[in-house]
Amino acid sequence: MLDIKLIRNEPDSVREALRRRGAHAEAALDRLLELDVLRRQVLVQVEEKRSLRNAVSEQIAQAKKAKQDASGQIEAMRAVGDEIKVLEARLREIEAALEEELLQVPNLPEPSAPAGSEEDSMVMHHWGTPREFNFTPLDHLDLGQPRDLIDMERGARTSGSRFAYLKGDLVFLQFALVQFALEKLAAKGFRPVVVPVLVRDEAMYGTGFFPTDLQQVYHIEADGLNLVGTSEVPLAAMHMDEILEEADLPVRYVGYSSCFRREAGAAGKDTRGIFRVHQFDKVEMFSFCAPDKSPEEHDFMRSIEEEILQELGLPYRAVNIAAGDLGAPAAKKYDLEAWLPTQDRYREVTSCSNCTDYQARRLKVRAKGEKGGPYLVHTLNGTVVAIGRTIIAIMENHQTEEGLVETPAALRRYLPAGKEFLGA
RNA sequence: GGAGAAGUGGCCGAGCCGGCUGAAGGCGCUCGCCUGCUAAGCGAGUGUAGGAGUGAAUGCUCCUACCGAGGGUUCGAAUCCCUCCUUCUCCGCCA
Repeated sequence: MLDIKLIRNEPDSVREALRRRGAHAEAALDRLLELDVLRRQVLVQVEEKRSLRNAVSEQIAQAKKAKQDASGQIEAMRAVGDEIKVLEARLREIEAALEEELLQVPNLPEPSAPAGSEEDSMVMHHWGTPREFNFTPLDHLDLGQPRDLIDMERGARTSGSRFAYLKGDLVFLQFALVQFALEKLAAKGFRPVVVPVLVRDEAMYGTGFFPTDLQQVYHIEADGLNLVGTSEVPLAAMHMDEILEEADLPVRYVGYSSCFRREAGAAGKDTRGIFRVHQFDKVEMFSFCAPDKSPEEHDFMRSIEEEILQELGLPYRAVNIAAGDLGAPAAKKYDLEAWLPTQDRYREVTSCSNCTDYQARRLKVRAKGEKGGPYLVHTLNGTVVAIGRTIIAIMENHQTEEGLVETPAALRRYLPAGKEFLGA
């Protein structure tokens, strides 16, 4: 959520920033400014009447104490009370409308995020060289199915399309990746957390997924809960309504959870295998940091993501995502895309966003200390390991002519008996 | 799932037969005094949000709201009523 004061004081720069996302900001901003003026007008009226009532009520109390008649004043205040009620109802309507509009405005992109839409995203750099195969490489499904490591048919029978059973060595690979990631992140100061995956609406609104991505979320009507699409949500909401100690910043967490996404609107896209499924597991990092430190924290997180892909031996490229392709809460986002030989292109495996104070304002996460305060912190999130996609990249890049998968050296200490080949 | 109890400021803890209680008291914290050092002692201060006014300005003045959240009753609610959330105890159930 943006600061209404910023919109009030600098409507033109806000408008311009939103245009860089390609957002049709005009109508919404004009309406916001209108509602803001209206709100303050009505607020002043309400407060004046409340002030009057408070003063006279005080007199009534004195009169009663002195055993004098106050029925005239009581009568008058009864009328004032009715007026207040009318004005308060009006104020509530205006504030609700203002809130509703405000919730829909996305974050302002950082100047260093390229303007425009997806095709305007900028490739920053590459690492590694795509492997030359002296045989025709198989994709993850053709590698996994013959050895019963991935079972889409039964996944579909049990749960529908885009669900899978992961079996055998791939299960060991999954937990090796998790343990590898958690140890690395813990060593860098991120506190490991297993999060709730069902959260209230407040957490969804607070992190900015609602109302924008309502249709992407599995909603449990009976209990008013939502299945999270990423542990970013419960990690961010963990400090909702709190004032953190400035000295403790940055507060860093690494979460592990299953993630659930309806993938509405993705019909026909990436339908093969486990690249895009309704349920996957992910290790995610999250940071609450001082407002002036978030760009450097963002780079730090990206460097961790790069380190991991390098240790896994996966060629990738780093992309600075264009403003128009940012999620609503993000001001800037880096994606790392790993090379997939069978698709002959780079595909997203991690994503790292600086949400500046957008989520913090909604969640009311603040800090105080020598710099004063309470002031809003900045929040950042990044994928450490998206298990499914990382498994795909490992399988495809490290496959052998025999249809096995050679494990990255960095993972062997986490695999049974230091397993060198999966599927054997 | 059933039956009870409770949620007050950074923390503890009064108030809860409605009226200078934004909130006693204590602890903590900040500043000052005192003191070989420390401790003790003395004095002052110490919430958040929104708004109006004012100033060149860190600001200042005033108003409003907030005693888990949201409604209601009343001239007036931390105090009464309703709904929800959370915590604790007992029973049941279970991993």
